[in-house]
Amino acid sequence: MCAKKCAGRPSNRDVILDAAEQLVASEGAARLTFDALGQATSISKGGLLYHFASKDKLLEAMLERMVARNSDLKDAFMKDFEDDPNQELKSILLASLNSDAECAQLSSGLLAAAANNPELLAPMTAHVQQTFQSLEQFSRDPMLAKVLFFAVHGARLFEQLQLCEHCQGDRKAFADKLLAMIDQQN
Amino acid sequence: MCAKKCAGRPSNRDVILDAAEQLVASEGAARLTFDALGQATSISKGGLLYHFASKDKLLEAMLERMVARNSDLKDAFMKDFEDDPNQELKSILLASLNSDAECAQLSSGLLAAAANNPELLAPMTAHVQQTFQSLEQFSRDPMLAKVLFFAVHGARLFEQLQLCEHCQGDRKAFADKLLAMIDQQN
DNA sequence: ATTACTAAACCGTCTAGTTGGTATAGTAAT
DNA sequence: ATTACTATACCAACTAGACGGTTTAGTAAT
Repeated sequence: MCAKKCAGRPSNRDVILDAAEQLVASEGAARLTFDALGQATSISKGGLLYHFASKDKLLEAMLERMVARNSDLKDAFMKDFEDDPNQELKSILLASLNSDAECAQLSSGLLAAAANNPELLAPMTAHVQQTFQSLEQFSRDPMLAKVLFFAVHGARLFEQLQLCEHCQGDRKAFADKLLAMIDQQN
Repeated sequence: MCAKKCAGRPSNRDVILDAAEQLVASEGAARLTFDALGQATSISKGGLLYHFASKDKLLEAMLERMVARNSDLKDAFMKDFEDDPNQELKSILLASLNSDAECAQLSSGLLAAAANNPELLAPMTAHVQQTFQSLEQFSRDPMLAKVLFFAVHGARLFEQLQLCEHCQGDRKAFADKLLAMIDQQN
């Protein structure tokens, strides 16, 4: 609950979550175990379970952080497109496409949760539905918005599953194409 | 290996694969076990292992059937768009979007393989790359084709993960929008 | 005889979760 | 300044059950 304020040593919570994401990306969601996670972080199983009382809690935390990061990124893009009539749509799309190379494993949490306990996705579903309503409201062509939304997430998931390496190089071009399609709508 | 040709009783191979897909969809890839599969199909573990010598073989078969079904569907659509200049693109997209309500769990195999053993996705990656080359070759605007390709697969995966229920109702409208966008390119 | 199984026991390994204990650092009264 | 206490952040060892897979023995249709 407290990363900096409290007494004692600094928390490894985020270190653990990072390692969990990487593990899912490289080995598959089924091999995300406390043992493997312990090896990856050099933290004992007991230590891990101190931070996340159960595996479901860990998955929950992964999803939560993923949504939070996405939300923050969207807000950042909102400022970039301040005077654009398609500010909302563009921000949502670019946030999800997430041009930042640094956090590549955006969908690890999603896939891990889906694999281990699909019920954990409920809050995620709510978040998606909210985004859809937002698209419906702020877009001149909601159906186009939906297509582009799915395109971004399709690309992200395909990358995560390593079904294509369109990654770095084409990413910029892909993003530009999306923005152009938004601006070209008449 | 033989569903109809061989002697003896008809094989339960496809029954097992169907059940496996449904299990993944409803319970998550991590809960696809021989025990659970045996319960779902009323086939003993011995029986299951008679058909699929290992779990990897089972996952392999799931992927294989998925690709084959997709391929067949694409061929069917190719006939529907015989004189269309965008025959290839349209067929690929509609095949993957897969309007058939009957086989809803198209991506179960994908998610199960990704969760349990990502290395099994290698042939799938090859298939995707081949599709990309095909898109590059037969499309006037390859980047648009890519966007629409990812849109279709994004929608499919979101549906599979139950992140949205855009399913039946909007599916037709979604498909129509895709086709319109293809035809509108200048 | 071959194909397609069933039923049940069994094995080694893996896994989530428990227990009980330790170390570090800050708080606060004396 | 020392003592006592609290909270955080762990670790090592263990347990019960699940899982993949094997084996054995038998059945029943073609």
